[in-house]
Amino acid sequence: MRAMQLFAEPLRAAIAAKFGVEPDAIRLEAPRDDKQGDLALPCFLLAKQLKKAPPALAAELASALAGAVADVTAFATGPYVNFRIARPALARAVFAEIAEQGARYGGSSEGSGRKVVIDFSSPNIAKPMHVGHIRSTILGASLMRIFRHLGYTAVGINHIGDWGAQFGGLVVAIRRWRSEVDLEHDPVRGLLELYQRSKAAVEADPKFREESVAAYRELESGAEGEVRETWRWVTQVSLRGFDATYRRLGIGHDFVRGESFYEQLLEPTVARIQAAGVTEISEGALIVDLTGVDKGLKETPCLLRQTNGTTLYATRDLAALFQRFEEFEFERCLYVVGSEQRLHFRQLKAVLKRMAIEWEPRAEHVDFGLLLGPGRVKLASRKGAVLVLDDLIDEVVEEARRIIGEKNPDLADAASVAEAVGIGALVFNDLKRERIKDVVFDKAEILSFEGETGPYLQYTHARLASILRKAEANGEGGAEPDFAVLEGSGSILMRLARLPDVVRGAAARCEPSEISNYLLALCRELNSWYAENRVLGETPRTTAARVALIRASKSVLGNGLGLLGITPLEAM
RNA sequence: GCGCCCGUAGCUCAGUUGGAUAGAGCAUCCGAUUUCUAAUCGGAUGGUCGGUGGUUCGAGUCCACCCGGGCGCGCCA
Repeated sequence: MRAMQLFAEPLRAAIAAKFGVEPDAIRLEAPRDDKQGDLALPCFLLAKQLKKAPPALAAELASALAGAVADVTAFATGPYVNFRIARPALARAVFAEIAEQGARYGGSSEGSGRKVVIDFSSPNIAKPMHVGHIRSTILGASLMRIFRHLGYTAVGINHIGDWGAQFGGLVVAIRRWRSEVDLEHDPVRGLLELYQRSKAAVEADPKFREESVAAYRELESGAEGEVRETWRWVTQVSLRGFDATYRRLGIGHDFVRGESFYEQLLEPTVARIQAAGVTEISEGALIVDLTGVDKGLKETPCLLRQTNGTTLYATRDLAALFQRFEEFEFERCLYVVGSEQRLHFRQLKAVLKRMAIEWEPRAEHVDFGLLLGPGRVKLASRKGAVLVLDDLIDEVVEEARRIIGEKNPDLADAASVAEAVGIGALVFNDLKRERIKDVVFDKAEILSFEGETGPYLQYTHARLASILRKAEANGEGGAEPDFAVLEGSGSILMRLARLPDVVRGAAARCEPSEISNYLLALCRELNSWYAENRVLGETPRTTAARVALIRASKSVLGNGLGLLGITPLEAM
């Protein structure tokens, strides 16, 4: 039983009994200002039904409910009945639940036996990951953790861009110029250079173009030989590079399936859609007309096959979607992809609707805003200087190292702490706002470790850890706690009790920022509390109560950080 | 032109199914460290919630229209 429900359930039952309605019809909300109470019942609707003035009804209810539920007091404030849970009882219930569930607190088993497929990160081979990949990667990884915390089987898929005509050009570039670049020490950077040269050569040199078309044709044919071998090598070194970055971020996928994986499924997919009778030929291309599905899609049919017979992006994604449903029978299939691809995913879903596929609502586009460069211009990845993700990580970690040297030069294990702090700053920067918001890439903001940042959360955690260490060393905190001293700590207790609801909401809306904002609020409250309340060296019963609060808070904060992909630190 | 998204303090953002005086961080100014980590805390300054109507006992939140910004719109992915 959740700690809060221990009080809220009987309260709702008592209110419902007064009116002879179902307890589910009674909605208790959290007052905006926690000084007003822990739970509130607005009386507007009931007052209307009973033809009474809301404040009068509130007053009447407050006195009627006095003593109805143990440890809960009721009082009327204007048109509201506010309820306040006695701090000792609240503390006991909340601490017990957190201690009992430990690392599982905030989660549940509601997802047991249910499967969520999450498609995220999805870089292209032959190029290093750059800052443009960071949002999908970090959001997707956090969603994986959130769903797993709720007991779901989360299947992470990395849909690598490893197929397309451009790889014909790359193979030819490698064939011609491999001795001119360094493919030994840093093959991915070498490949990037060749990739860019091949792009230019395809434009400028007809002979090069001819050769690359031939190479791509050979690749598509599936024939073994130099072309396929080269492509395989490119894939391999690229994945090795990605893996190193993922490891640093503590991220992993269950399946790495490039676009090439679905090559064999394209023709059967087209056949399946045709068999459903929803295709037609328009201007020489095979399309699915979507006018009837959605007025907004009338000018934009889904193209399955070009005039020249080859398939397209949408065809590949449909093939992948069908394959995933057959393999996983997912309850939800999430595509963590930028919002500029909204139309694409609307089209995919519209095709499913036209085919009368009942599981169509299970496919969801988890979209996020653009990553913009300085001046709010779109950060172009094609041209010229892209900021390589590993370089950015290095830079942030280096800044963390510098600050540690300044603030805590004696810190043991400074290197690994710097790594965790730097990555924490980077990760939180991407998870702190609603995902649909555009993000202006601002290095100064990422390098700032003050205010609403990952390091702020980690710092709070480290201070809590430090208190617990000292309590342990002093042998303090073991007395019978006097929870009456937590009288002024109600907002923290209520906050701690709320984590399970926050995690569930974050999963329902695929919005890790809800956890971020929860943790920021918790840390603000904890830091304020810390400035006013001393834990160690008080009377044994006071210290015991405060140690219990610190222990529960550290546990909750640690769990929350873990869900975001930020390392909770014991010291920093 | 059509479709979708966004618009809350100088800047970056919170604001759960409509509810009680609209909240943070950054920046600016003032203040706090002989005591549990000052990557912190307290205070001050800062708002016609883009605009106009509408629904409602009640609208930042819902509806309509308008304004501003962005993304997308058949043979790329």
